[in-house]
Amino acid sequence: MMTEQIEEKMGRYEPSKIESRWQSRWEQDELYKAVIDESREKFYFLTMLPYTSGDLHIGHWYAMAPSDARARYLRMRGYNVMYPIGFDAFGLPAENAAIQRDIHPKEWTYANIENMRRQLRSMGAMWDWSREAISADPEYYRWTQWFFLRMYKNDIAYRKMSPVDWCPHCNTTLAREQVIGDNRVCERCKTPVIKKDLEQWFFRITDYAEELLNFDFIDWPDPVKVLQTNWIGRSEGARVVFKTEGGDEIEVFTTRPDTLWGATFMVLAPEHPLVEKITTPEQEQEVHAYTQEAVRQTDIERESLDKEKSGVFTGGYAINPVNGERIPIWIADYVLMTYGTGAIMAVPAHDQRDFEFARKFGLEIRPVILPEGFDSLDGELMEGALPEYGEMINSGPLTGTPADQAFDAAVAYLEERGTGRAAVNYRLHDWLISRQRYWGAPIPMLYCENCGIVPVPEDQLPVELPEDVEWKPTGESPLKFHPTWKNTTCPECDGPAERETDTMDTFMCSSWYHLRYLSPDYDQGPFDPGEYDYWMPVDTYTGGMEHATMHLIYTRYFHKVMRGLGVTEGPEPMLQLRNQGQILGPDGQRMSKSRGNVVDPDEQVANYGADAVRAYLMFGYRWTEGGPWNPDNIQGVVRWLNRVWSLVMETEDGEAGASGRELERSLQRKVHQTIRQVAQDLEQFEFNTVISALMELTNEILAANDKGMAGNPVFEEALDTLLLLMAPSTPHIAEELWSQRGRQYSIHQQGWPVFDPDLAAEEQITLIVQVNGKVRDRIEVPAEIAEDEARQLALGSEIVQRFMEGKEPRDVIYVPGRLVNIVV
RNA sequence: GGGGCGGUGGCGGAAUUGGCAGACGCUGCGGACUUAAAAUCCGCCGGUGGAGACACCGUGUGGGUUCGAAUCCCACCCGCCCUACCA
Repeated sequence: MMTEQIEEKMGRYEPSKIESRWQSRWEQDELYKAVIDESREKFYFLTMLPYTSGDLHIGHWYAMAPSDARARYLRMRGYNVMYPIGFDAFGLPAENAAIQRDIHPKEWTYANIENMRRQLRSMGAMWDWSREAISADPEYYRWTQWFFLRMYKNDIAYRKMSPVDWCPHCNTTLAREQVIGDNRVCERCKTPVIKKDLEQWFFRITDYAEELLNFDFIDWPDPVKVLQTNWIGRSEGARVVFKTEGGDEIEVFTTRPDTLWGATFMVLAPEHPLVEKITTPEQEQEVHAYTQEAVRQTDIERESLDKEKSGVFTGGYAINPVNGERIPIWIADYVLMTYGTGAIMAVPAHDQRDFEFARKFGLEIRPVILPEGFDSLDGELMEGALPEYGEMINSGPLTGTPADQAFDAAVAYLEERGTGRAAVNYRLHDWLISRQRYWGAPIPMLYCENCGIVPVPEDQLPVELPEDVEWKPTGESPLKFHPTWKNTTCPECDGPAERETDTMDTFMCSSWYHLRYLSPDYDQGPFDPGEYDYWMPVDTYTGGMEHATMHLIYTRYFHKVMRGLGVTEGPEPMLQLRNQGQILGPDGQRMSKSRGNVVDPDEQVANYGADAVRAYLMFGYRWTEGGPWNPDNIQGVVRWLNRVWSLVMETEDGEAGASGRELERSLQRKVHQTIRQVAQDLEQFEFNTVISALMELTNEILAANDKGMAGNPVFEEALDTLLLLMAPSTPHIAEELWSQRGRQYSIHQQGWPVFDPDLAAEEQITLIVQVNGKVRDRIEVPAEIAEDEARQLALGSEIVQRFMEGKEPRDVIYVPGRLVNIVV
């Protein structure tokens, strides 16, 4: 080490030489190991764990490196920071990749992990690797299964037959959010999705819909809150029961109970269970054909966005409960089985979709609401629906009810008669967690001929995945075809039983990884309660916005469920969330292997060093926005780091440098202004200005060096401070230069430089002088100048006099420390 | 149709949140060093007019509030990303 350092003393900045050396040293010294310390304030800094898809691209770095800088800053600020890392290792891509390459998913996944660890280490982040957790480890998914059992025993997990979206290519069910686009294709392989009925496991997430809409306890970005709110999709209205002539009940949900008297027909979704029963023999053929067509349409491709309404009369009739009218029942694909009850009352006068449908099929359009500005309405003449509220008309006993009372009056009317009630409907569905796949945590349930559905006893967990399995796609869960695995004995009756062969949605695994980090080796429970009490909740969580409606809802839900079961505590798992934007390829397109525009961090590190890559990712973008990778712009930070390097290495200290009050004050001022700014910007996730402030300070120190200040204590302190301020962002070069300056190891165990507002204060300021709001002059004045004096100086300015054109000032606005505006 | 994000020099972006628009960089141009190049260093770099001092214009467009607007309000235009008949 010594000789190496001497060699480098005169050498150039070569990141590859110093970075790996310091990384090993830090690891060897367990510098970043987070240990409970009651005497210090804790900070749990979490960044979304990577999925084990092969290797990291620069986007991972973009999420993680600035987060690391902030975590390091907080640590220097005195917080006991935990910054853990792990891997989301189960899931479909692993299995698909394994199928393509004929390699076992486990082997593939763990090889990827090995590679990703190496890549992550090259970043020089302060991860506490001793807390690493991998969701595919039996010791991890043992507890995923344990959580499932808790949910099952508390009636939160339940099984039901359910039409699910099914990808014929991937041979699996898809969550609603994995079906994308107008033509309803699989998010992964773009194959059109079809419907299939299967017995599936669900979690009752809708029970928590209301609580999930409450964001009072968390500091999360508004767009995420909006996305979650829309995803949950709460709407208030009423459920109303219509009876068919055959006596069957058809329940509908409506947000407009006040329009009930205008319901002139009903529409069922083609898949509605009553369709068959209602349909008359004469209509059977037509209805059947339409139903087939509707299924085929979701199957193949949906027509244009504004496609014409289509539908078929079933031949059946229902009775409108408010006025006893007999109204026809139709089926149409604009009514969705997946929303509300799968049936609607159609009020064509006040709903545009119903209007279009009625016009096309010649059904009655009867206005029952008179919005403001209308004297009367004639259904025959209307050109479109009128969705506004208004005075109720043609509505029996409620006719004349004003707009603001219509909703409540209608609900009260329904409730009095027992034909309906106020109701809240959510777009959110219960969470379907069954996956007909191999590479996931097995659902720990058994099916016994005698005892029925039986949970695996907790002491038999984990239900381990067998490795000798044929994981190729067959259309069913591969575990079904394992010769022995699924056969077991029932823990209740000792008779033969079969294991559940579906595995869990990986979002289940990632809903609690932040808890496993607390104590990845703990075997008495999912986590060590002592660790939980100290570290939880997560103080800052960083990651991509794309998880707003999936992971980020699931993990909140999971926490709330477990709180209900006494496992976790507090209202929310993650207090502060911040989302970074996306790094695009150099061509401005989303990075993808097929486009060939993926930026490989290994290559960038090899070319420029980890510090330069980190600094560039911080400097080049607004963190929340992201943008295209620019191979030229990174040169700017490379040059900066080189300047810092030579500044430290080529400046001899110990000599008496140039001194002088002005020189010293001016450098000190910049130093303290930079301390303030870097701290503030790191706190606020404004990473680009962190680096620009550091560059400015470097420029200032360089200028001071040119003036011969090296050796002056103020200069030396400035250099030390620069390194300390750089330490969070560019940890390797900061450590190396710190050590070259003979300072005490490690820079990452130093405190954050103390900011002194007096030293940061300007003594001279430039007072802007405006005439009628336009800048006309600038006057150098002492910072603490009195208002009167400032006004005098401004009015006395020759230039100002000229622009005042001899007029008397009507008003003079004075902003201390800023400007004087003379209004004439 | 609904929702989100954004629009500032040739480019990435700053602007103490209503107070000098363009910090810090990249690119480009000019110069120094070099036999030459790279690297490095110095200078210039929003537009128009002017030899110049300087003046005028300028933050997507139009209006408004204000002593003062990139920033606040209203209307509109454009781009990107979600979402999609949500009863």
